[in-house]
Amino acid sequence: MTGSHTLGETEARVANRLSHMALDFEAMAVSSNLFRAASAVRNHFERNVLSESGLSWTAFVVLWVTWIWEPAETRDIAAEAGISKATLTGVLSTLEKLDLVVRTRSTEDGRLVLVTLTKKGHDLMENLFPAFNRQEVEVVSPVAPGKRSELADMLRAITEKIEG
Amino acid sequence: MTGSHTLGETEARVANRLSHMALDFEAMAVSSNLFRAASAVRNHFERNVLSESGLSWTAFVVLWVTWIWEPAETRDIAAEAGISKATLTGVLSTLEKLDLVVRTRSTEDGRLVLVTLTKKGHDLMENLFPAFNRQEVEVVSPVAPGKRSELADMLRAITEKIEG
DNA sequence: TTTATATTGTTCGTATCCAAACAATCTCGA
DNA sequence: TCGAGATTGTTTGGATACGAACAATATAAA
Repeated sequence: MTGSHTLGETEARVANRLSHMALDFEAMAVSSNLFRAASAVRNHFERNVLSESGLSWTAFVVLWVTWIWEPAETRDIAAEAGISKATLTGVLSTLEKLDLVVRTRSTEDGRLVLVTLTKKGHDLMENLFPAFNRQEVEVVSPVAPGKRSELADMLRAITEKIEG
Repeated sequence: MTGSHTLGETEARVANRLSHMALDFEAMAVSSNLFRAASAVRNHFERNVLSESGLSWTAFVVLWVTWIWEPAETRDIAAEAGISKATLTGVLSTLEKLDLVVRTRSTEDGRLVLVTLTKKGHDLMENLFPAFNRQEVEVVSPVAPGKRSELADMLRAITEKIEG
């Protein structure tokens, strides 16, 4: 159960308490479940797959994006990972401390910083990512295989609506 | 665009770079878009509806859960909001500082803490929640109305799979 | 009655997270 | 060539986020 009260109890209570308001329960259900699911997935991965390499969810995502596009510019990594550049600076500091990435100021544009994985970073991702992906499969297994693309599309549409 | 590269570019790059691995792209797409959408929704609400009352997304959720069930026990609020009790302690401190809630130690069980909204808290929610819900409607508008319940159900199934 | 075990909320340490401010760099138009 | 405006990454301050450890309280069994 995702909380102490069932969904039915919650909606009944909300309907009763807020009957003087015109509310859209479907929209409410989508956004609350979106947040709950994302939080549960993140915690699950941090507790299981990621815990032995000492990576947080976001550190892993940053490492993954850099792995795919290296050498990667920090402004692009932040955009791909969906975090601010301020946050990325801190997460890269953590990854550097773990000796997983290296930051280099661009020679072509002094404003830009390029990031690459170290050998240790590459070795880690070669082993960690398949395990990560197996957990991804596990986590989405309650969703019918035919519905997973549709789910991803709906989620992407929500993000695009917000970020234009 | 949700990142500097389109989805197609990313998948092509991943397929090329990781062709030696057996990967499930659908599972990958679901979990990455889940996290991106939740993050985008949260940031959108914090920047818009919630910014003038100085509330974070989580502070709002805690206030809302307490509003619905008050007097509410902290262990239930944490469970409903999907955050740890350690985090709830800090968020309640923030809400108390804003004079929106009051914490009381239970007289029946000395381990428990009960939370209620202040008058200021009630007044805030009467005005803020309808505006919040209107933004929820806006944010889910890219998803066809007939599909919203289905989307909420799939997300709920993922959370329940993880949290048992 | 006593002791062991469980539950609760808080504290601590550490990481993430963002907006705002800032310094450095780049670009473009006059 | 120079100055205005834009872009980049970092720093700062404050909030969230969690696991582990801890103290206080409750419960159950001997």
